[in-house]
Amino acid sequence: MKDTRQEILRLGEMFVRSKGFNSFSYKDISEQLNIKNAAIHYHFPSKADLGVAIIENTVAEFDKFKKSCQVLSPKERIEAFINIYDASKEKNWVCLMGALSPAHDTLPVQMQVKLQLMAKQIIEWMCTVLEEGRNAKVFHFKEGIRTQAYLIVTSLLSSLLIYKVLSNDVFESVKKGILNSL
Amino acid sequence: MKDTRQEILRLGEMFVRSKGFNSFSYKDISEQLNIKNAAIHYHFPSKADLGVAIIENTVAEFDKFKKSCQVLSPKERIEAFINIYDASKEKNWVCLMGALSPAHDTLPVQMQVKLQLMAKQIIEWMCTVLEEGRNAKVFHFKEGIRTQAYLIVTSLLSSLLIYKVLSNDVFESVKKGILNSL
DNA sequence: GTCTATATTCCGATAGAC
DNA sequence: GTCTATCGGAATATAGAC
Repeated sequence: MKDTRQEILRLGEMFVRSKGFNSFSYKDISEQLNIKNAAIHYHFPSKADLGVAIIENTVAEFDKFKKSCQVLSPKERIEAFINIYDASKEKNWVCLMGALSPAHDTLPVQMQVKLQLMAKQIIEWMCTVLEEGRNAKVFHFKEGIRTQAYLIVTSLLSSLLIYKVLSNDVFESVKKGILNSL
Repeated sequence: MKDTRQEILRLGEMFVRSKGFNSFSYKDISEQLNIKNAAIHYHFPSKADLGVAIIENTVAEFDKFKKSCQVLSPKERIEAFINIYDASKEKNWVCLMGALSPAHDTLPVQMQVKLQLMAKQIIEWMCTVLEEGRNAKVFHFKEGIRTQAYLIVTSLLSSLLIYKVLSNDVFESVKKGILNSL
């Protein structure tokens, strides 16, 4: 195995986003890697450690995304952001926030803290993009910037949840609605 | 105890919507009622039975809501619908769809089926209200009716999830955005 | 309807050998 | 780093007494 720790993180994220944090076990991961339960504990002593690492990993990915977007126009950045959710939808995953927030009260405190930081970073980024687009007269939404950011992020998040239940065009419909609202 | 079955249902819904279906146990319920684990199994032999009953109960409540709304204007009906989420927010609960959909793949099939029916009923109702309001020239939203319905339902659902993480004004903000979009 | 008691399974976690 | 072995605890569920 090249990098077991990385593989554990990858599978952990997969299970969190398709089953939920309290609905997968170290055994689920170890079986996929053909190793034993105890080997996971070497890399992540407690499940809370794994959970924190998964959130940190997602935040790091989002940082990379932000940098890769810097050259794009506001409109293109919004589209790139929507594409992240589109890719999740194709795998029938929900986003990390959608997976963790309903069971927020059951999460280890360190995970709650990291999750809050992640939420703030995503919303802040969305606000800056919206403000830039409005200042450049390419966006003409009527709402305040923060409200518009909430409307976009919330509808994308839920569209992945509803898609799991209905397997219909909810995501495409929401995507169209968001782009038309700008 | 007047009606144990009803109390179990009430507590079950509370736990599902504040912890998630896979994060509460029969013991959680029995302790609150000062009865034993086994007594719950008398009323709901398996946890799947309880889960199905909780969804059916919510659908029945929504039916009552629909009837109580029939005399109201489209605008008032939307506001009444939003008030349901407002009440959830005050209890720091998420809606049943937000609680169950992320762990959809782990749910008993009977629950998946009931959940799908519930989702369709809510969206259908929202579509009829939006259509009526548009025909009466009191709504002027630009999107198709189905898209507008999705935007409203998804943003309300997620606002409860985000509120659990951030405990901020996300719900009020989304509410204002929805009402302004009509 | 609720109880005691128990069967079964699973999970998170640790100790110690290799 | 991964293994075997195991502990302690919790969860779903059932049998049978009251």
